[in-house]
Amino acid sequence: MFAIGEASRQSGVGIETIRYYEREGIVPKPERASNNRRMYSPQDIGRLRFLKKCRELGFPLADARTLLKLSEGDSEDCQSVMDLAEHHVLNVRDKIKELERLEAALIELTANCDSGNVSCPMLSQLRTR
Amino acid sequence: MFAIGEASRQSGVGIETIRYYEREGIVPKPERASNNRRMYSPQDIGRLRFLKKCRELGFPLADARTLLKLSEGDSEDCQSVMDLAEHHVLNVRDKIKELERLEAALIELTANCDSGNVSCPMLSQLRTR
DNA sequence: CCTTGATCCTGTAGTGGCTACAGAAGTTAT
DNA sequence: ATAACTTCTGTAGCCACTACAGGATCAAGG
Repeated sequence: MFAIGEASRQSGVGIETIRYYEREGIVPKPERASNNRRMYSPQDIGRLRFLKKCRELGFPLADARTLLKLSEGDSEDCQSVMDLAEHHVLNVRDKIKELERLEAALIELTANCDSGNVSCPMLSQLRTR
Repeated sequence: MFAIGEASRQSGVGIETIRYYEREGIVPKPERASNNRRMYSPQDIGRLRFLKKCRELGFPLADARTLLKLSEGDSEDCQSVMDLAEHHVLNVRDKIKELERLEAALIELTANCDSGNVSCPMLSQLRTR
């Protein structure tokens, strides 16, 4: 059993974040030692690591929570996992498209800018109605 | 002079957002009519439209504010505008890269998933230490 | 004139997902 | 014994809005 600092080190999840996950009911409340300190089992730390990976993959915390539950359920509902993941991939692709659109727009806006200009073409463009 | 609803319609900036920009000092406080209602000049509405465009380009609000000030300053500091824009483009590119990395990772994770599986390959992978 | 509905006002709280304190108490190392 | 570390609870801040609540005011129709 490990104190929260050690659990944080082993899982890569910050101390404050671990307590936050507990408050939010994302992970079960850990045991407490006689001095009131949280004590984490290897399984608890496994959960934190799982959540960390989900978050690194960009899943919303609510999804990460769902995936954790699916992972601990009796039957692994592969279909539900895939649905979540595919929905998330679609979101990611949408974001990529949006950012590429932004990138192109920004490049076009700054295309005619150079330091010698009296009036800035980008500002002019932003002012047009 | 226009009431806030009309200013919102003309600028595309939501009513609550307009009041928020005022609270935050992003835009100057508008005149008030005798009944205490905010009254917006065409110039005020122009500012809101300017901010809207900046936000649509993904600039943080603080940058949008800076751009607005640059736009209203005596000399248009094209260099400062470019610096802001280029910094922002770099951020956008970083985000794109990160999202592409996520997309690839998600696809790989779900590659071996299909509905007939007893245990889910993606969950197994997320559980590995 | 009266009602209905739209608009506006202020102030506050919620979103997501942490992160950063403050102030107290306990633990560990020298 | 003292210093330095860790943990505890509780609260507030981040970004950029968004969504109320509860009240005042206004415009249009009957």
